[in-house]
Amino acid sequence: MGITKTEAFKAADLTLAAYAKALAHPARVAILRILLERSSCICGDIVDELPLSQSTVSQHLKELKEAGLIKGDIDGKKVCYCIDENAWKHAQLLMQKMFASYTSCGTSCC
Amino acid sequence: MGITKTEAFKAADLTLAAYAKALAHPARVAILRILLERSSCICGDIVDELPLSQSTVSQHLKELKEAGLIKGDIDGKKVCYCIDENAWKHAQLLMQKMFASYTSCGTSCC
DNA sequence: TTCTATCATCGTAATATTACAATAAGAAAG
DNA sequence: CTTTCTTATTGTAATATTACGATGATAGAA
Repeated sequence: MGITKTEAFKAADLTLAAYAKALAHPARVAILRILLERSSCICGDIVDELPLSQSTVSQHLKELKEAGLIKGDIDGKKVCYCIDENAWKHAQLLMQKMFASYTSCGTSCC
Repeated sequence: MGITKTEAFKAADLTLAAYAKALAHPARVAILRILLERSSCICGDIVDELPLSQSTVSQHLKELKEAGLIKGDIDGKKVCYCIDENAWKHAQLLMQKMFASYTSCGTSCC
């Protein structure tokens, strides 16, 4: 139905899935890489670096903001974007824990 | 348009986004946790642990398989699922690199 | 005020996702 | 062969996502 049975899953799984969803589009990965590349905030010109229209980029930025991964502070005519440190480290921790919990399959079936 | 401008993005971003997409639903995260919990493969009964119908679970398993994160080997009447070690470690590496490349914002704007 | 630059939002169209019941496909049991 | 058990696939409906042009909103320049 295109609708997810949100209430049926564990909070930790929902949180991780939400972060993953934010990363689930190459444009958003590209935006994050642009923000990661510089140590300071970036004002505007994200649009110039992507092959997408201004409105589409703005929409992706909104999704990243709603996921909490980035912040956008108004600075006069422009908007200053940067990674949200807390959410970023939270997402990193959840991902790390998930991926690190793997141990090689003991059986011979695979 | 619901369609992604695939050709316009870097391969690394596409790969990371594809892995992230596989993790972008709580049911798939839950499935992966079930597989991670045991050191051996698990035959069937994933459906019993989730609040979803058999066909829906099967569809999620298919997506995880297509993303490469899991394998399913036929074992008589049942199917043996387990994490695909190579893809898992590849995804882990890409995620780790991405998250680790963050350094605190130097400026005062955020 | 008026113009311009920058970013957000709205409206819309195309496509994708999520979910389930029903059905199919395959292997083992009887 | 027929039945049963297990998983995959098909069909369908509801909702979500992706993308862009057009329009709004706001701040600074002229």
